[in-house]
Amino acid sequence: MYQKKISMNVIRRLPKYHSYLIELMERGVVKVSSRELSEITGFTASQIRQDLNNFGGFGKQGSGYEVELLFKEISDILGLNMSYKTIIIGAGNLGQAIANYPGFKKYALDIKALFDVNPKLIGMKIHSLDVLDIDTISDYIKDNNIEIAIICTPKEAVKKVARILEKTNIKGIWNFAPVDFTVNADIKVESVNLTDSLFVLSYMISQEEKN
Amino acid sequence: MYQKKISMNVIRRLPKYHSYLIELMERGVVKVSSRELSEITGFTASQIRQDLNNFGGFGKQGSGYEVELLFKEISDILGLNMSYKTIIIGAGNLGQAIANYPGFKKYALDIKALFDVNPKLIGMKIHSLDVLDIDTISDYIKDNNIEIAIICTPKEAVKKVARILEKTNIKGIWNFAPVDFTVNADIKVESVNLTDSLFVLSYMISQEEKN
DNA sequence: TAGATTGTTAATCGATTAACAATC
DNA sequence: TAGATTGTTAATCGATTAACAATC
Repeated sequence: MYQKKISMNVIRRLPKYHSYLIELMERGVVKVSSRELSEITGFTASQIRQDLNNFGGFGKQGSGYEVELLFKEISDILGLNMSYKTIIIGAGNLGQAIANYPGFKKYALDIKALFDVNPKLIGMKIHSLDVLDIDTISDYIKDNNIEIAIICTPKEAVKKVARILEKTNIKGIWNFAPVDFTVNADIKVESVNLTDSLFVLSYMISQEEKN
Repeated sequence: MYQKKISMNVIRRLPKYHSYLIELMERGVVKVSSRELSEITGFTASQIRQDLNNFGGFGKQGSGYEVELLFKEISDILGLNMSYKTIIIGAGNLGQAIANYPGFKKYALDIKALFDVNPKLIGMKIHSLDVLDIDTISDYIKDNNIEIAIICTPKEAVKKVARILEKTNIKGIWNFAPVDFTVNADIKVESVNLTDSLFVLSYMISQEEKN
């Protein structure tokens, strides 16, 4: 079946709906209209209806959307019912922070181990997770059917890591290093570039000061 | 003077230009055309010229852009010549990782202290930075002319923190907690929502699997 | 000067918003 | 049934791309 191409703008709003629907459920709200969702999310009611109708008609004319149903549908669309076997590459401060981040376990991520080049870190445990030698990573991925790799290395190491990951059957890379890279198209890459984000904040502040 | 409103899409591409220009400088490249920049960045040459001309005519017809000059202009636009006195709120794993993150010192961020509620953390040092009691934060911000606050607390604490920050003269908030909030408009907010980002990766992977 | 490439206007494309028929 | 709100088509708006005159 032909699936209409859905834009990244739409996809990036889905987690927002997910989050606000949790809030509504916690408040015991059972039904919600696109107009009410608009007030909560800041998106227009029209946009919300358009977004949701990319995936199906989840509402009922006259009464709106059933909160719990809509939440489940969006969770499904986002694949949050799945669990992906995951490794973290780079066991420094950031890698450790991601390993311990609350909530990831609940959604999608099943973190199995960390990898590093530093002999001082290799062999350590980070909250019950082993830090393993980066040189063993290819075999580890194959033997343990790892599906997601999280890159928390310095940027100098990224190209080498990308080269290694490309040869595995990994499905996705979550990249925290402030550098772009390419891998073959069937590996999905999502980057969180802290430096870029900081620069945008810096821009906004310095603009404000010019007034 | 009236400054034409520049869209966030343009702003979020500026750090990419910044980063690729560093790469060119490291390779000793002196001049670059929009066509060459297009090959490197993946943006179209037309878009690159449009983007840059929002801020001024930095190129020369016939020969292109002088790499070092363009780099300096973009650094200026992003406010990277400034240094902002900064605190980190929340001294857990993520707060500590941000405090130690390489490269922030070089650009814009002058981190002065961390704050936490946890008595076990208060009084500690994180890489020569004091962890202070969250209850002293308003006075600290005022006394030290703090300009940026980085939120690394659990999401439950965010609304309270936002309420406090709103009453200060802070200029910007860099928010790492996975929750949205509003403050008055002259405080700029940039959020890095790790959960949202993970969900997008999860979406992309689960879509791929449906083929 | 001829060739190249910018700066900028015009055309196209895509995303958002508005409108309204369908229907609960 | 009357009122409300969705699902969806049409209109608008904004962003990207194309085209080309200006100019180095």
